[in-house]
Amino acid sequence: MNNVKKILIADDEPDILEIIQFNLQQEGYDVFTAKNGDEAIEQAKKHQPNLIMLDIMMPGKNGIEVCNILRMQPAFKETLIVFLSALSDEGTEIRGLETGADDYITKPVSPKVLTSKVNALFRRLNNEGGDLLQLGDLKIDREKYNINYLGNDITLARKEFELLALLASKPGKVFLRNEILNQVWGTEVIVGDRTIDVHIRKIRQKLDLDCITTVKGVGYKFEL
Amino acid sequence: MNNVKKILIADDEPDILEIIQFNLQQEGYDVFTAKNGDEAIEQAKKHQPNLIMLDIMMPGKNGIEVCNILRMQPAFKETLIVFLSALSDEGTEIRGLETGADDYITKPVSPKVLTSKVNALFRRLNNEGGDLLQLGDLKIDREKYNINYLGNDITLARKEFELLALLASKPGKVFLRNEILNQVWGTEVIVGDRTIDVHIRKIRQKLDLDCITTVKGVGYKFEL
DNA sequence: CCAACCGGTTAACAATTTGATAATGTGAGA
DNA sequence: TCTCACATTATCAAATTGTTAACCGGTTGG
Repeated sequence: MNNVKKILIADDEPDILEIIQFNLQQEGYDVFTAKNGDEAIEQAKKHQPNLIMLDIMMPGKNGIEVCNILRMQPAFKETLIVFLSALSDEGTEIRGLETGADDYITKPVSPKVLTSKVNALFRRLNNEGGDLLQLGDLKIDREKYNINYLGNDITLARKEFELLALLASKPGKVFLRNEILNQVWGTEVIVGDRTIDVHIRKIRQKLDLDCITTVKGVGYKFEL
Repeated sequence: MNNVKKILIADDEPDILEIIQFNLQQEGYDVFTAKNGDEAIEQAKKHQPNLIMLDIMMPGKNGIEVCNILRMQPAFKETLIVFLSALSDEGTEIRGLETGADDYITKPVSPKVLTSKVNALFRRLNNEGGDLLQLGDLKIDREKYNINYLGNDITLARKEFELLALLASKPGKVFLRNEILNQVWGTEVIVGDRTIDVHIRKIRQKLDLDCITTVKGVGYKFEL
């Protein structure tokens, strides 16, 4: 999978943008930037970042507005959102957090502390998945890249594995085709629509278990 | 899973302890306290709190030590841990976060901001549920794209699902035909009036439940 | 070096489902 | 009774997915 975490930073001060970007890139993150609220929304939709860092005061839409807009869309329900602001105003901080943000960091903040906070947020998000998924008789070991059903090991190719692992990470949830493309193929690559179907078919073939359901016009979901 | 969340606070200053405890209790949390590190560990084992708030400087074991000890035990792998410290020392903050804490809050902090932060942490942890509408015996799960009535899953096509989800999002409210067209079909597409009727019919058919009322000359509404 | 193979992608076509519309039926109220 | 708004049904076109085979670049093994 595209295991590198993507972070989007929105701030109207180029210096700050650059410092943060540099530090997070050092830490191994894939960093995108935006200079204002509207650009932030645009970039967010384009790259589907795992974390979005929003300055509160920006030209055009401010951070809180951006957060509101994004949180309304299903695609960003799960995305980590952090405010970064020079305003230490209590009201703003509370409003920010109640908008659905995961943290509110007051500037100035040392780059190291910032990266630590980011790491801490991702740490928790990752732990939700776990390295080994056990679903009934089906075991998915992300670390060993290995699938086991009723004691038999099943060999899946990389994309097949990642696709199955994604679907199985939230049993029952319907993954939109877009979501699947973003998660398994990344936002850069562009592949045809049939590609997903073909991989789904191969998975269904190799696991004789009938566990992937098609939801027409929407996407696919994993269910025992 | 909607139990009352339990929070353990460890601080050696009784005043702070009391203020925080009061405010979190107001917010509906179940709060326990500890005056030092050892007591914190003891209380943690006893109550299995969902969140532990640790002062860094405490007599006996300090907060970071406590965090380390707890994180080593499987029972506290998932527990939210937050440091609360008067030390704004950068090194300490980084060390705290790298110990596996979820946040590091610098004192002094207003009680309201503190509760907001706590709420934000729980919000994410809770998010297992996703968006699920529960209306009597009818459950509408947007994430799973799934309708369940009296334990039976009902399959609706996309437009049918979206239409029902819209009506059910505000039970009792009458949705004008125009509203429905805009929400479900979008402003671009133009479809005839009868189209809505037909979809309504299909929904009524599949759910034998009689929950969609026609308001002649106005629109439709959802009611149990 | 070449052949066979593998994973990923795409094209082409079949199969299926969905959605929109037209035609017609129904019932309440003027 | 007549009309209007909605209900119902059938039908057809369009959208969506399933399936198969073929292509291509990269890798492996003889």
